[in-house]
Amino acid sequence: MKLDEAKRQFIETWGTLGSEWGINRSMAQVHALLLISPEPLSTEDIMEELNISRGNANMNVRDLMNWNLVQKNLVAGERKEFFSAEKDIWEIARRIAKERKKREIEPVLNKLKQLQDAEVDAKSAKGKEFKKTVDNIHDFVERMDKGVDMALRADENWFFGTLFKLMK
Amino acid sequence: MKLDEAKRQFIETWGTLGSEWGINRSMAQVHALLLISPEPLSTEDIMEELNISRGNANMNVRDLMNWNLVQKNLVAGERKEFFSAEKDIWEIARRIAKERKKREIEPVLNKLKQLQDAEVDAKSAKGKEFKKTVDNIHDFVERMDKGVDMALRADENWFFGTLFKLMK
DNA sequence: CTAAACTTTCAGTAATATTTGAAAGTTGGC
DNA sequence: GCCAACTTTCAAATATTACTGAAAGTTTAG
Repeated sequence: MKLDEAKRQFIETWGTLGSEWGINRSMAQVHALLLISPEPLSTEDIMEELNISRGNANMNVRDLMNWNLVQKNLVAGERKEFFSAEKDIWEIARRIAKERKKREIEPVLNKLKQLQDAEVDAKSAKGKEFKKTVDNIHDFVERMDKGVDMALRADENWFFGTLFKLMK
Repeated sequence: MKLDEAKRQFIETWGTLGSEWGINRSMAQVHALLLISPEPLSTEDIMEELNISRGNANMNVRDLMNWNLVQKNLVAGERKEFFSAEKDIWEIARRIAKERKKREIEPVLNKLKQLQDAEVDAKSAKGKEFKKTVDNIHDFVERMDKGVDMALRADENWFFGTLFKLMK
């Protein structure tokens, strides 16, 4: 297989995976492209490789930087900006987990806490079931949240590192 | 807070979370509604509570059954079908993990394996970086896949149960 | 067998999300 | 200060996804 064809397939695969997980396709594709590029790429390069517009390329690179997955590299003697991706997949996973926790899990956790505390009349069967469900889900989400915290704390990496190796 | 208002907020929260994770909003909302309902609901009930059309309700209930999160309940003396959701949140998580693994992770894993095996010319810097990236990601995704397998195997639940309790 | 009660399908419509491209904004060198 | 090189923004266009409602299909009781 030609490298170009393999690249195309990789970018496509990563894009599909992204969109199945709520990340927009182009963003995942830009990410994929930067992942396999040995040196930083300019907006221009990205536009060409993925056949997307300047605006789109710019926006997605920007988003990736907000996710802390991509950084700006200034190349000596060049006026334009170049971008490169974090390459360590474990680090990538940690950063994504961190962001999604903050953006998505924490708000849900707060909402659930609120619903738990809201004195809802729990005499009826409906009230009881509601309370029980919210309690259980709250408990579960809280544990997941704590679990992610644990996984993110550097000093506990030995633990997850070991667990991770177990999975081979 | 009134129960109805709390319900509304819960359904909305669950719907938002769903859409952030690639599950469509209505499906997550139907699921939320069934989760907090002490007894099975008919299509009619779902339509009313969520203000959605018959077709939509039917389709989403159907999808939830494909995900193995909802089941049909036949009520004696009633002609119509009633639906109820699995209530154990740990079980819900397991079923979702199982499905997503099958539908989303496995195809990616296969594709990565394919790209790894495809003899791509790895002499250039580009070829080397490509190979390295694909190898790393393949390894990572494979471990995650194995990890999910482990978590799903009943006889290893004691392990994850313990881990889970640690997260309190 | 028939009709009512119910479920499923699906073409058309509506809502949402993404992308474009050109104009506006910014920056750095001279 | 001014211009060229570059980046950012955003309204409009396009593409994607979800929803509706009515018609077609199915089931069951009588």
